Amino acid sequence: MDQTETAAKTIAKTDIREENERLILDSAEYVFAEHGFRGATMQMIADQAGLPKANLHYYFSAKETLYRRVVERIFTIWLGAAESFETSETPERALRTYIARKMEMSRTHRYGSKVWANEVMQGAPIIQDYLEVTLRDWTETRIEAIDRWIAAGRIDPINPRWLLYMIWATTQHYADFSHQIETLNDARPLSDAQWAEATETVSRIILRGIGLDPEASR
Amino acid sequence: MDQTETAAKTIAKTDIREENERLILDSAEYVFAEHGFRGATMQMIADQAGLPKANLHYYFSAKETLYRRVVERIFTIWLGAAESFETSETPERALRTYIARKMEMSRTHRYGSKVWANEVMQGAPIIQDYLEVTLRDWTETRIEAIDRWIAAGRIDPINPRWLLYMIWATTQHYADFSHQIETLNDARPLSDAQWAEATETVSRIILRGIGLDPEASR
DNA sequence: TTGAATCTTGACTGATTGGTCAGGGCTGCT
DNA sequence: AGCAGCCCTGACCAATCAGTCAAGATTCAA
Repeated sequence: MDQTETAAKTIAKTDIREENERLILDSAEYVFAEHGFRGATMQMIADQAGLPKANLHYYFSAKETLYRRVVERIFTIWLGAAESFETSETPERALRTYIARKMEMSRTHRYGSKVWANEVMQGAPIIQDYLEVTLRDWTETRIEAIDRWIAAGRIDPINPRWLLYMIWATTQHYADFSHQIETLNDARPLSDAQWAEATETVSRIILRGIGLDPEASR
Repeated sequence: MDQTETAAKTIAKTDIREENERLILDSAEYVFAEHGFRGATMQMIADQAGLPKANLHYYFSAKETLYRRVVERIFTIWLGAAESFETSETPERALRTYIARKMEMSRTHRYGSKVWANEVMQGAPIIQDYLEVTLRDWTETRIEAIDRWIAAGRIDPINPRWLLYMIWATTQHYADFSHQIETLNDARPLSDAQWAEATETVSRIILRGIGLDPEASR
């Protein structure tokens, strides 16, 4: 605790690097999302960050390095949020919480979601190993949890895989297709009330859809 | 009817153009889907089509012209398939048919779906007018139809907009994220049986989710 | 067969862009 | 003040790529 000042100084020194890297990563995430990997230029990212292009190359040796860091960061955040899917909860609460968090993430991490979608659509050239190991493990664990609910007769017997895909698809749609959604909403972003209503509707349809009572967990 | 021969001849003449344009459009759809607009090069598309690059420019003046034609073609096919959403049918049959067709399209038009997703994710720079007019009209009509079902007490009172987005998201996910789905399926494409099961599961969850009996419409 | 229209293509060009580099600046410690 | 380590950046280069062009090949009607 009394290291605070020293720590502050030390951090302040290295903070230039830390802070600039974050600034560049944020800018890159935005530009990659809006233009794709090849459509994004280092110049665009530099402009977005308010730095000269050569400075980007001081922190990130190559465009692909920068891109990889962006995608890895997104994946980490995404998995973190997914931890909420706790097997100890009731199915109602577990699913409701998971859907709500993913909807929230679609709202707050729109650009990250788009970069991820882009990467996967193009065959995951950069993060294939994450799909094969981390995502697969996560998925298998959740499938087992859902299968236990089915075995216990708590939800309808459906293949958990298609249920998970449905949740991913629906929630991420609000980030990836935000432009289309806003166009169909008189060119305006969804309001707080609309986000709440959409989240509630998605939860309700899915809960009822697998034989749960949506009212029991509101 | 007796113009057949003459017509065949006439067509055969112009068929070189017709056929090459289709070949190029197909190749372009594939390459644009796998690499995005900027990531795709005219050379890649030419190689895919088995033609020299200069020949592409004989049929399509610019890369953007070619891209626009690809996106327009996809949109047309997509709307065509969507016609099945007939207001005269029962909600069960209308939704079941619509979901089944969209799932089928995700299987047969994977690349087209990806190009569309890419275009919308990047803010629809090319086909914004289609979103504002054609897609909006289509959506409004379907929302009215669903609202009538609600008013008649045939389905639960939910906002039809979120229901439509859910159907779009879920079905298109199988095309756009096919790589992820195949990775999680031991690196193999979904089998006929898996496609059928996924389609049935999606339909069932959505139908039950809005208060319909899935068994009534199988 | 002829000739006009359509189709084909290798070679070229100008513009864009990722990445380099050398030299200059800043910060904080002694 | 002096210096060492990090940070910054304008100018440049090589590679890539969309698009052009002029000359040749093919097709088909008369």
